[in-house]
Amino acid sequence: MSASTHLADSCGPGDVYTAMCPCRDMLDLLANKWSALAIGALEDGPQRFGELRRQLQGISPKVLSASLKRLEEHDLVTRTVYAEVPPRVEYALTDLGHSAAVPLAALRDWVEDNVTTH
Amino acid sequence: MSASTHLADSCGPGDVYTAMCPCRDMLDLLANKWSALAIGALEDGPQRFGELRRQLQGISPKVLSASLKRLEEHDLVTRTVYAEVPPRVEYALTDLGHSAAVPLAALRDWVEDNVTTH
DNA sequence: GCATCTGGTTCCCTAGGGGTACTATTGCGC
DNA sequence: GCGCAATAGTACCCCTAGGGAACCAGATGC
Repeated sequence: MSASTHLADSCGPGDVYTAMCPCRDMLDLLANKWSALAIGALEDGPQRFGELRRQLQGISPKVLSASLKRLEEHDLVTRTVYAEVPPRVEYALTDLGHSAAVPLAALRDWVEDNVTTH
Repeated sequence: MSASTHLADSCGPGDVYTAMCPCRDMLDLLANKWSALAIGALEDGPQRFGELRRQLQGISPKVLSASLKRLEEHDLVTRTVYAEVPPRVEYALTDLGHSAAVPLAALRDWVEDNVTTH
């Protein structure tokens, strides 16, 4: 159990339009191409690093690694290392991540519906 | 079916997970902190540059200008210049912008609900 | 003549994105 | 025993996007 729930006393009722509100950080994290894609890819279940890399076409390993690390720091995904050879690392959504996946899926769906067949 | 064969062949019916699909650009545009905030600010009606700048706390005029320009290029907002003094420029959502505002509002709401900790 | 109000642009600097090469580990084929 | 393949990254580089501050134009009020 990680106890990380004492951060937002500074801005009161959570307003993304307030610069210093910590929810700005969360918006900046989620309102991001790779985050939106990675969280969507993990909706179907845990995925390994290489699987994510193949699924998120065009992402470089460095950027994928950094993105996952940031998502992990915000308790949206978990990283599980299995002591095997070759190494196996699984990334999975937390409950928070699963709930964030809902609006992100809506956003991806909107994009796919409104860009096709121009 | 008709004329978009070479485009549709590469990514099918719009798939954000395909690197070369044009919807990647749209996702990159919308999955962005300032775009999400700007479109949300325009949901209530047209806004002037200065009004947006005050509402989107912390944005610099340069970045706001660039963001609005990019939204305009993708037909999400319109820019109307009134020949007055002092100058008045109004930004408003297009129909496409209004429909994109729905999933973005869901995302902002999720962030505000899940970071507040109150 | 000078400040004011508005909607930007220009310059500069930094942080992060992005690409490529490279590493560690160890089982497997040869 | 030797080297290669597979996995999950990291180290190093370049380059753009983001952010801050200063500045500009054009009319109007003082």
